[in-house]
Amino acid sequence: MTTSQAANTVIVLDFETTGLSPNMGDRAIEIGAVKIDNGIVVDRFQQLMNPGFKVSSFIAGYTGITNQMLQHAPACDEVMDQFADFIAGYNLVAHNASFDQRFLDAELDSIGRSYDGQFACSMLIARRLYQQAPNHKLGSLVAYKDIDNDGVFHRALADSEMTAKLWLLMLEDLKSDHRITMPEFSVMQKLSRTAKASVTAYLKKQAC
DNA sequence: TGCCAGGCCCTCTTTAGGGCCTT
Repeated sequence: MTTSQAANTVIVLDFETTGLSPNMGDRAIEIGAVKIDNGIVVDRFQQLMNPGFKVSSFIAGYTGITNQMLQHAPACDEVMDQFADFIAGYNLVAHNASFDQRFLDAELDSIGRSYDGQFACSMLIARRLYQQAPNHKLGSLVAYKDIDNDGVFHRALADSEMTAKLWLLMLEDLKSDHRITMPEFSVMQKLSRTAKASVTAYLKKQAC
């Protein structure tokens, strides 16, 4: 992998977990990710993982991932070691990225691995671009933008696939308004970090 | 059995509070 390849490539990822907080003992139970290179999905990663304890009925109902499905899945450490290799050198995207970043950090810390990419958040960008959307949940944005999907939600690969489609659509919408110039990830990362009050001025500056 | 977090962002704000979003 060259530096230019990494600059044009992002990994869109999504975790399914036992709860909301790794600080409260929650663990990842599934990771899904797609690799986008210049607007094309070139690779995928999906793996269930055994957290070492039973998931609640709420999580099983929410995700469809049951304790039976996890019983013979490899341990988190093994899966996350493979995933660290998958994301090495690439920038990262997730919907509500602060959530996925917390679990990625916690799971990689536990095995002494790390990553060198930076995160951008598709939810924060969507809040800027699609202010008329009913809300900015991933499923709502998929419906609002009429994004093709197979009806599967709250599974890691399905959600990462839909987030990837949303990401590419937002890039196209920005390009069609002549609001962005390359490098795309840097612009999107700034949009997902810049306070709303300054976004309008930023976009106008991009359009000039 | 039931509950837990945290970052972003808006507003009836900034010495704060609460909704959104993720599982």
